[in-house]
Amino acid sequence: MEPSYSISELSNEFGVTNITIRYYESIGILIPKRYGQKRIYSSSDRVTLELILRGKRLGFSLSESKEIIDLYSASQGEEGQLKLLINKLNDKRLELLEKRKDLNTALATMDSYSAKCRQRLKELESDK
Amino acid sequence: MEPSYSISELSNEFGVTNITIRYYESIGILIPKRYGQKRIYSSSDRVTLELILRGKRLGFSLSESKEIIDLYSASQGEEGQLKLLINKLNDKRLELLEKRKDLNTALATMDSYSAKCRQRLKELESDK
DNA sequence: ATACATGTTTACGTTTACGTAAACGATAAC
DNA sequence: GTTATCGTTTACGTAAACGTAAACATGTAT
Repeated sequence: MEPSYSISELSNEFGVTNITIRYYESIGILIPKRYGQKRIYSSSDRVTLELILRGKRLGFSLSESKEIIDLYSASQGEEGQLKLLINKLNDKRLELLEKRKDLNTALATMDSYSAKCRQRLKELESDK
Repeated sequence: MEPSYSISELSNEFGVTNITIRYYESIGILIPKRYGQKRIYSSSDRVTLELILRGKRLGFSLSESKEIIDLYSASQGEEGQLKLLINKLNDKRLELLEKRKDLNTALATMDSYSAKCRQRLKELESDK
């Protein structure tokens, strides 16, 4: 039996609001089943939400995340489609590597600045 | 002699519009000197712009970047301030490390998915 | 049976991060 | 000397990503 989740279970678990989750549905990126009028989320929906939120943290827009998610869910193509898919995935991979470069630069900047601060603090201490 | 830049020199170099740069001024994050009414950007202003744009690529809002930039430009404090600063920098550093984790997760997901696609492609080839 | 928690839709509002358009100033080129 | 070129301010517009409020449905608890 596949587990399923209500909207509030998901919103609580991931620290977002129900409104946010419904918004994702309204833009066609996270579309759950229904039981009557209530939304029922599968574990695959849960993974999708994880991808969306991770994407946000990494500075991807919702439409960019949608693009990637659509790629993931389009695995069962024939040869031509598969090749295209692999290429697109590779592009996205390169984007991520660029981001990691940026991130490492930012970390290095921060570390060196922080070191400068600690140095200055030491000087102040020894001046006492 | 310190180099200086016009607004268009910077916007061209970094691939943004003059409007964007003026907007950063309007929110108090990138404030150049003036020659008459024209904006003159120093190399320190240039660095600030770099920080802002890198921050954007990493998913920081302008106000978050402003926070960090304000930290950087507040190095000349006395002991208490310095300690506070070092702590804040450390917080930001942890945020960046979290992001790097996210990034590595995303990369791993992508790689394994891409491998699955290549595998499937191979199977199709050999079925011919 | 009714209160309450949880869900729904619909319409409108809000913040962030800019873009557009108009009207104008200053300097350089012909 | 006027015509580009580059800049300026001011007011208004816009897309993305939600939030707010109202009015209503539905299942559970007492």
